[in-house]
Amino acid sequence: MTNHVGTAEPHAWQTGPLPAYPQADQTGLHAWQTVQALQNGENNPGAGPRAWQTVLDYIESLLQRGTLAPGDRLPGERALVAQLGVGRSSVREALRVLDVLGLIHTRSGSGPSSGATIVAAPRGGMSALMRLHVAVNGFPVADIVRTRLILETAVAIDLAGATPAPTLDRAVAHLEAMDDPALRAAEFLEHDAAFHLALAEASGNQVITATMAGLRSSIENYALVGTTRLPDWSATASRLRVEHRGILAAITARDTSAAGSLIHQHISNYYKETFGATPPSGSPAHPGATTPTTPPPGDTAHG
Amino acid sequence: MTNHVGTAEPHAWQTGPLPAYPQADQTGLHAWQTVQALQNGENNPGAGPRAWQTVLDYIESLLQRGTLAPGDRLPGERALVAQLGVGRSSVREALRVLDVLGLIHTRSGSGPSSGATIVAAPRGGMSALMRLHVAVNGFPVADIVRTRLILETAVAIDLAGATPAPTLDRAVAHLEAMDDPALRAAEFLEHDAAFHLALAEASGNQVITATMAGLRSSIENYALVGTTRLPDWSATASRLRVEHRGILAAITARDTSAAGSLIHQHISNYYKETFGATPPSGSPAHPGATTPTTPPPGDTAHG
DNA sequence: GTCACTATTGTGGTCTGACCACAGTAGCAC
DNA sequence: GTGCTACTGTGGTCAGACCACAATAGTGAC
Repeated sequence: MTNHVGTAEPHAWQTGPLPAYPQADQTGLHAWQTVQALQNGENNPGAGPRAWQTVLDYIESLLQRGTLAPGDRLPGERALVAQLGVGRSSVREALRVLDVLGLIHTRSGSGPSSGATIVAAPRGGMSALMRLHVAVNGFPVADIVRTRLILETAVAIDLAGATPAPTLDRAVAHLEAMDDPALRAAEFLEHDAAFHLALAEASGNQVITATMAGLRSSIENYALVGTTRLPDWSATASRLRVEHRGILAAITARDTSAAGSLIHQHISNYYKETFGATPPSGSPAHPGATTPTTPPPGDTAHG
Repeated sequence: MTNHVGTAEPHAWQTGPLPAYPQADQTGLHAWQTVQALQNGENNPGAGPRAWQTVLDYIESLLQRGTLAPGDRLPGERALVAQLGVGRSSVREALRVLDVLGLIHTRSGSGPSSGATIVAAPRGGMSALMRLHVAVNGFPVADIVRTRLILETAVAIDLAGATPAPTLDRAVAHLEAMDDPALRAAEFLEHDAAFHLALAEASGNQVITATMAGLRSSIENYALVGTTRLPDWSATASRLRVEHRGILAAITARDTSAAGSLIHQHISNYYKETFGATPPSGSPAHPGATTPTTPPPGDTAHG
């Protein structure tokens, strides 16, 4: 009853199962120790691995060999204490990390749904990571915007060229929600972000989706403050609505070049208008625009 | 003596200081609660914020308003206990999260260098996040490679077009290190990864650098296993050396188109060769290659 | 037998207190 | 001055005790 870890087969990777997954690095260092060593810039001699690292290593090894998969339950905290010979507080520190990283989800109480369950929710962890690193100026906002430019342009091009044409229902829904004139700036921005995120989701790339969620979340407060600087938020909102329609229209029309150009300009212009700064380069020549398609500046893309 | 939190002015953002940084969301929910709520998909009614979230919120607010900046020391754990009215274990859970995320660095002992210090080391956290999410199949390896394709292509184009020409000393150093014929596969891959990372660093984008470090780390073990599948690792290594030289040469020659094409093919081919799978699309047409420059396939780029 | 209530059990969440190893620093003996 | 020693404050860890909570087993009334 205490052994939640089943005997499930290792999950197959997209291109087929790996015959033998390496259990540890060739160096003999566990991954978490490596991370710590890199961060500390020292060898930490004589000191054994931290107790919480032991727990983290153990759980990671279970994940890597497929013993634990999404939906499975972790052994209880007290069971881990007994298995690994560490204190419960150390176990809880490790579980807390996995929690914030979006890998587990804990529930109190009894029954089959209680305890820590493996999930795969990278967005929360990515958002926390990026938001905090923006807060300590490790991630300059300009770099965040530059990265958005690169990823979103690639996503737009990908969507426009994808076969079969991707489903964009969710993006459209947020587009229409933004049409409500009674929307406050914060609410508008929420749908705005959701629209961009929906495009990433439509591309089907989990990594880009999570990354974009993190990028957006990290500058959420900046964007909100930025609206108060604009001379005329209403006018800006109108322009954004038009640009969004244009981007969507280009994707639907399977015009990769226009899609890339439009979304690049969309982000770049908004950044410039909001912060009055020189727009970050992103990439010097936005992709697919070697022969720049004249983008429809007006409402030609409506409906 | 116990108050490590100074009265430093808020750090200026690149485009100038923000006049008034919002202290909390308009919704009244703290960021961490929002993350939790999203992950849980529930409101968690009646239950107050978790104790460790309180600590995390507090520290994040200190970071956001600039009261804490890199190099500063956090209040001691026992001081936080007294300030926030939570137990020390809860404080430690929060600090552990910040530790793994690469935001603080803790040292035992006494003196001015002891305690938890604010740092900005996103790489470790990004690596941990991505590595674990690959382990639970939340991040398919194909998506990792696709994202690498997009980011590295953009980086290469950026570097080739940057003025003044960026310094590529570190990348060159790893290039030369890879020439050692006595290198084992694992060591070669280490320099290989370092080379690609050095390019990202040269672009000056902190976000991309950290992201690429995470992407690489997340599939490190896969790459290592992959080498054992290759029919002739030595031949592959030779080809990789040539391709690396070609990429560097294109950047040095300020040929944005070739730089983008070459690095795109480089990554795509290696993925295909190693895993024998259909190479991920990345972006349908690699940027800047609308008029494809015939890349030098041989060693024309040596030196 | 069926139903409603209650006690039990097992989960995470938290706090408290106690040690330990460690690294500076102050104090003292010389 | 110099060198040793004790002290102090730091994070790291463990053990134990509660609590709230949710499912379940058990118990009783009907």
